Amino acid sequence: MREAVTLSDVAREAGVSPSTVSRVINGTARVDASKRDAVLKAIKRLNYQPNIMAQGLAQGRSLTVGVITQEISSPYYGEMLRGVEQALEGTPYHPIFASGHWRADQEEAALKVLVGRQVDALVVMDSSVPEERLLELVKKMPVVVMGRQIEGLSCLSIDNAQGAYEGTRHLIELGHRRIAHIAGPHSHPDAIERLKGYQAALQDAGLPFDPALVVEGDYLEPSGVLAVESLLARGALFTAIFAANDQMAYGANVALYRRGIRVPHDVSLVGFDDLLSSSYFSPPLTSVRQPSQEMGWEAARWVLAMLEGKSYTPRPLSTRLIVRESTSLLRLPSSRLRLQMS
Amino acid sequence: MREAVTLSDVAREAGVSPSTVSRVINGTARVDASKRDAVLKAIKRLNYQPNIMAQGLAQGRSLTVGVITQEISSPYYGEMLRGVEQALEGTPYHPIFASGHWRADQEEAALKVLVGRQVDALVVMDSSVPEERLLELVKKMPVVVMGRQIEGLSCLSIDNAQGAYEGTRHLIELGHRRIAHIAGPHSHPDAIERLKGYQAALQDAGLPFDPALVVEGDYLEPSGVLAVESLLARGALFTAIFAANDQMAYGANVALYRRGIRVPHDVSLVGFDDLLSSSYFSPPLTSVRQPSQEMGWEAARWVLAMLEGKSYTPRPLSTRLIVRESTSLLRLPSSRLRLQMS
DNA sequence: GCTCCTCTTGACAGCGCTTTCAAAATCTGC
DNA sequence: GCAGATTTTGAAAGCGCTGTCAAGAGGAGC
Repeated sequence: MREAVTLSDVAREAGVSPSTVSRVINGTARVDASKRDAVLKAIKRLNYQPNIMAQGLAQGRSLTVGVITQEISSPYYGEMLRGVEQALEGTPYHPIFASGHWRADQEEAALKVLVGRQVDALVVMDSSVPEERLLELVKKMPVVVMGRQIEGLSCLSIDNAQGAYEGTRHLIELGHRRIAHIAGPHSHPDAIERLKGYQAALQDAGLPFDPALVVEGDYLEPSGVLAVESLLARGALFTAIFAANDQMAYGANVALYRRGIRVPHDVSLVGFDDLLSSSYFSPPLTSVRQPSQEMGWEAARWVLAMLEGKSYTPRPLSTRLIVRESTSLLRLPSSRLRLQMS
Repeated sequence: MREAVTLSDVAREAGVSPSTVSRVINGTARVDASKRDAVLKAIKRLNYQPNIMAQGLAQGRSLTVGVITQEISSPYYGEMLRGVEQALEGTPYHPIFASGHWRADQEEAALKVLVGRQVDALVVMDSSVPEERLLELVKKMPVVVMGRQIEGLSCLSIDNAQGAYEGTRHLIELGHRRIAHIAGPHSHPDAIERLKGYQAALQDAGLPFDPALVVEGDYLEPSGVLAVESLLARGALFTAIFAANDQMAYGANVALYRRGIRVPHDVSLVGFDDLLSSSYFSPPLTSVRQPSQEMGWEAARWVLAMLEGKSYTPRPLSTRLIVRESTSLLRLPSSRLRLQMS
């Protein structure tokens, strides 16, 4: 089916040796102008494209950067991958993705696939892969880890606690006293950090931390719905919700909508991540922006630098509260959800 | 950095020849049980993993399926890619993605990258790549094209016109007479089909087609905002909007929200695609469902079958109108948008 | 005109794996 | 126990490319 034209074909066509063709392609050495021209013409004429696998074998590298995400279809990873893609554009490298689906065993499998495919470097996003495994990998190739901090590894992450702190404080400043939190899975470090930030904000404002106002979700929309339903079912009183990510905030919003609870009139809602679509939400969602695309970009640049043996200092990545229309001043008294003075 | 263990290492360790090792790995021929055991043990002991690039070179295949999307970070493609990923799971093949960003030149570049990387097969999603180019590619490898129908190619697509027809008819049945349409880019076949379906529904209902109610967008949220703004700016009268995809519907929704126009109270809104997030929209979006993930799955299965020389008949893929809460019976008279009797 | 240098070029040996091909080993049947 | 058929095995030739090495072609200097 494939009758590829090879480097030798080009050599024959141009009347030179294969080595010469290789040289003009890679610019590895001077080549007489006339021969160079002949080669270039032959390449064009035959529509020659180097076989990357052969190049890779010969040079011991695949020109591929492996990227482990948790879920390729998630908008959050989508943005990061876009960043990676952009950073690699114009370089000879190309990304190759594999998903861990938030499960340690699947992450390990994904890792195996990528390593088996001879990736030259690795970007690992939000993994729950054991540290030792990563430390072992880093001996073999450049690795950048996102979403957690590990001693001895190149890590790229935002300050999740700080972001959560700001999101929560924003609600407090609007007068809210009973703020519910929809947390991420406790198995993930970033979820823990966000919970901590939420608690810290409460504490700094002299507000009590009420465990009954915290529900654990799994970062997906349906869990946001469930979280609100369970809060409501057990009669929890709250005038605001801080969700550990936008997707759960979306779910929360719809659950509130179904109960006739209006956002932000009755309940204010803050998310985390600031997905592209959050500004098109109705009401547009107030959210803690995480520069996802930029993070993907930085991670990719970083591994590229490592591949070239250069050093690289990633730009500091910080969260920023984006205030939109899903939050408003506490209205007193709310007809449905009475404010419990603390 | 990488000191890989090779097949010959295994052979030496097991006391057999490289050929034998290859045979037990690929099961290409009978091997004496005792030697097989020795080899397997050696593989385990050395933690050997075959070098895919070398395998590929030797066998003339890369075990890679190239996938051209338009935008990897888009939720729509995300779902399709998830389908592709799932279909390839458990097979030796792995997907590799490249994005065309809805631009013919970038699509061509993406195609070049994938072909250069020796993909064994290609899934091309919603491309505007010229037919001839695709017909040329199909001579070299299995290709499945999604989102358009081309004679002589394996195409997988839903009936866009039919879907659009149903979405529009739903609005008509709710009493709407002046229905605006936010179209997709006219360069893309599916966008054209959707426009046609919209027109057909109007016609069948005896409603006039008013070009002033059609605005072209680019399938992204901001263009939905712009579309509504431009409709409003030129004083167009409408009580419903049919958007050619959900993302533009999101944009339309926010633009309406800003003007104080309520969905569905003042204007009903229908999207197309039924993204995962659309059911969490507020109001939950009525949309023409396109089984994106399943489409990705079918496409991948199809190319796999072709790679194995088998024939494959993809399951019929059809759209289905999902009625949610962004559409409602026409209310007369609307305070802001008076109904123009036709 | 000859030697010595520098620059350009082609031959050739891999990269790690598969796959013929033929030799070695084993098994038949008489 | 031996010829012949049948397995099982290893040697060796690639797959398409890179990179070393040494030979060939020019130039410079005397």
